[in-house]
Amino acid sequence: MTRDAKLLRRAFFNRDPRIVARDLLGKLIVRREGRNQLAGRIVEVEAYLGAGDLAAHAAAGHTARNSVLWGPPGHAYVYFIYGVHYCLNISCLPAGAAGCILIRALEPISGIAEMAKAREMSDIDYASMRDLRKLASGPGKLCEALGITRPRDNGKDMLSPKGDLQAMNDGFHVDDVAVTPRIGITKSAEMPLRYIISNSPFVSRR
DNA sequence: CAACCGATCACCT
DNA sequence: GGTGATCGGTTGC
Repeated sequence: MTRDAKLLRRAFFNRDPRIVARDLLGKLIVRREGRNQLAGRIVEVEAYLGAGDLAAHAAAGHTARNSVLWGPPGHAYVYFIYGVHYCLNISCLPAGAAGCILIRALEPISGIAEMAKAREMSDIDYASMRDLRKLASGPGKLCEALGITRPRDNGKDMLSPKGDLQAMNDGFHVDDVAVTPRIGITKSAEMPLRYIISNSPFVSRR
């Protein structure tokens, strides 16, 4: 299913987070677990603009927690939220600038049984859109589905050929994109920086 | 060392 | 579409 996919290039992430966010729709997040390959197509993201964006973790300045954001582009920034969930971001912009993209929802593509197990969903109906939607239609859910945690994955280069967490392009074309305000934030909440594939049933909400 | 609080989720109506 | 549960990391004393 994802055998023809290619790793995204460094230059892809070395751009304004708003441009990267839009271009990331339709790309793949791939997790390799031994002989298993789990993959999901990105259907929803949010752009975080760096130190000047009050909703961004980077607004706190350079700290131990958010250190990855100031590093080179294309790296995983994974943080823990609400004492329960992890969220996956990919760093943008050159080293020294702290933009990132929050991956908010995936359409499950391969490794669906493994994802269901990781989400502790038993007797999943593979023909049920309702069940498939539950796998990765939110930032916390997709991390659980792909086994993404801060101790394991924070700081990983997602563009490394041997990596176990990668951002890839399989040539899928996205035509209809909708832009809305970001979800769950209080500061700078009005800016339209959430990007979704308009007709995807796998987004967190419409 | 204690208090605070959040880039969410699941379940309810 | 509203709301309560939840708890480790971060921050400030």
